Amino acid sequence: MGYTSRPYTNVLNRLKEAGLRPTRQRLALARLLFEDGHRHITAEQLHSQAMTNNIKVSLATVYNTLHQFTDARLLNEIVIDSGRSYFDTNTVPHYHFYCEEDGMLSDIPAETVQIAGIPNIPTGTELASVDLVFRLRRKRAAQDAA
Amino acid sequence: MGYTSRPYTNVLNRLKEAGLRPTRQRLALARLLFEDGHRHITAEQLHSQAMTNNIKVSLATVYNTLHQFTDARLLNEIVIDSGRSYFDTNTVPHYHFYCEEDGMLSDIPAETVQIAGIPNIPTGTELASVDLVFRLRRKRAAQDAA
DNA sequence: GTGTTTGCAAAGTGTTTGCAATTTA
DNA sequence: TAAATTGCAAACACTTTGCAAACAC
Repeated sequence: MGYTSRPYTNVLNRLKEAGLRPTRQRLALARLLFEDGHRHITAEQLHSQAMTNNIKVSLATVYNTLHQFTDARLLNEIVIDSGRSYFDTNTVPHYHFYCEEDGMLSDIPAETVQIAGIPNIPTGTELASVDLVFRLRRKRAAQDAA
Repeated sequence: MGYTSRPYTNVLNRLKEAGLRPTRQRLALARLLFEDGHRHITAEQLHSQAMTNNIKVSLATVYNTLHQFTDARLLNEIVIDSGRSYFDTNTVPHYHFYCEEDGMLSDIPAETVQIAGIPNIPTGTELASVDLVFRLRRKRAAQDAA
């Protein structure tokens, strides 16, 4: 906490610029997503956060909205887990730490890591993105005996 | 047809060494998986390949077998796509090219790529794996006008 | 024989879709 | 008012599970 939120009108403008009508649901979801620092969130999580905040919105609309925002480049979808989609409010290229055991997912700025020796891209294709995930596991205690 | 298979006994021994009873289904699936070079495959794909080869095995058993093989380190599960699990017969650390449009998935040997500047691993955790995927898209024609 | 494995069908999870009602511009 | 958006419930795709029958040792 303690960071400055962008004013409401920015969220409204972001929607307008993306060509999305600023409906009550989209505005409310956008505020949850963008006015609180960078976030990694699933549809279910965003939906229950909306419920908690007394925002009436259906899960289907949350899914639709997340995809519309992704298409409009307001969000990035990250593949971390088969069976669940995560959306990242950080749309600048960067990498991740992920600990499956506790669901922890955190950003690593792209400039922190250098990737060298990328092989030639197959003919007829171009690079869409570089996904780099450091998968973590909880360290066992020293006197491990399992 | 027509490829050189490793002798049947190798597959049988791999199962035995993994502590898995060499049942008809497990042997047949292991032969499909391991006797034909490195493969990336989903449960559905392996199941239909089994059907094609007149191997009677249920989809549930294919799922169970893939997970048992993964637990036994005979396979590696790779996260490439939310909503579908891929299994890789290459269990040595390595990276991937992936083109979503055509489902193309290919290996990049670990020694080809150098990753430098890995940040400190969060306290209490250790690195389980490094997942690096170069996501590709089909290149648009030169006279692109979209 | 005894414990393991299988197959089926049912249940579960996360996600998408069809469509009438509502809202926006 | 016309077009876009929403919500619901049903449909979906993929995966897991419960349990009786079949199998391996």
